[in-house]
Amino acid sequence: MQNYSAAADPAPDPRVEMLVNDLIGRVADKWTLLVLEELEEHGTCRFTRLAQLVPGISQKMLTQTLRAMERDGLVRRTVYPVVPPKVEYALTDLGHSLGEAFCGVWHWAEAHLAAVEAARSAFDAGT
Amino acid sequence: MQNYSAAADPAPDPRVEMLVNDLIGRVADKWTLLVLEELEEHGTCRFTRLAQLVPGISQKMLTQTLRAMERDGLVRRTVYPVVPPKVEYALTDLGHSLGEAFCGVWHWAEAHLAAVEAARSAFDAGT
DNA sequence: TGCCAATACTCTCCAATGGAAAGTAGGCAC
DNA sequence: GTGCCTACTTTCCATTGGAGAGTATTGGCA
Repeated sequence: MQNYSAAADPAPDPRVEMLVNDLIGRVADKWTLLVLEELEEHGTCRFTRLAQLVPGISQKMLTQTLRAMERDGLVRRTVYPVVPPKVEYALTDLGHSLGEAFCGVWHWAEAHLAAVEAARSAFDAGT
Repeated sequence: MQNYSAAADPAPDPRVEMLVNDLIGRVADKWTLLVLEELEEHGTCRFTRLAQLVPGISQKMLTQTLRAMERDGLVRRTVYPVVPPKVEYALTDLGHSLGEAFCGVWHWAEAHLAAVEAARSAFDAGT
């Protein structure tokens, strides 16, 4: 386990490490994760549907998050030149692969929900 | 909300889904992830060492992140009543399990770094 | 003719968050 | 006493995020 860190990694390239940290910092965003989840679950979606699907997101953040994800190659944005406007968002292969990588985190959240809540109660009571 | 009837959905309970989303929202934080990584990699650390290890974190955010992680049962905080003060942070079993869950994400970041950068260049050039 | 509905943003205002740096506590060598 | 060490804590200010109104487009309706 943990072969991302490494006893067997004598000369970790600092540039790569920095870039990976940077990428993590951008991808590990609440809204990115939630949008990714909904797109995984529901497939291709339009803007307003996503806004309804992601709990509590504002239009501004949805636009911003989708733009960033598009720029990073995670989602594909398809505009239909009709009136009223129609824009569809879908995960790219890269987006799907990230969704699969995050799969473990969702499972963890489901599995350890009770443990986290217990820890919180204990902490709040103890201090 | 929607009819979650047809799909072979593993978690049709809306309460659980909401709690999981909430938990994801809290755990999917840039600093939490970075601190988790360093703690996984270096094991037990003191405050200032962690501050040096995590690139770009401020003391305030480090304190805040560590407190939140402690509350969620991810790290264990050990205070030695000596002078000058000495406080050690270590991952709990729960923290380790989360680290393993995020392992896939780090692998993804390493593996798809080039793809993301290519997508970014293409996006920036195309617009 | 002129107004409205529908959609995907975009803008504005304001509150909350995050970073930089200085301050705090409290024994101990001097 | 004075300064030092460490782990915070506080203060100030720039940036971010949320709520809600505004914008652009054009077919349909009165």
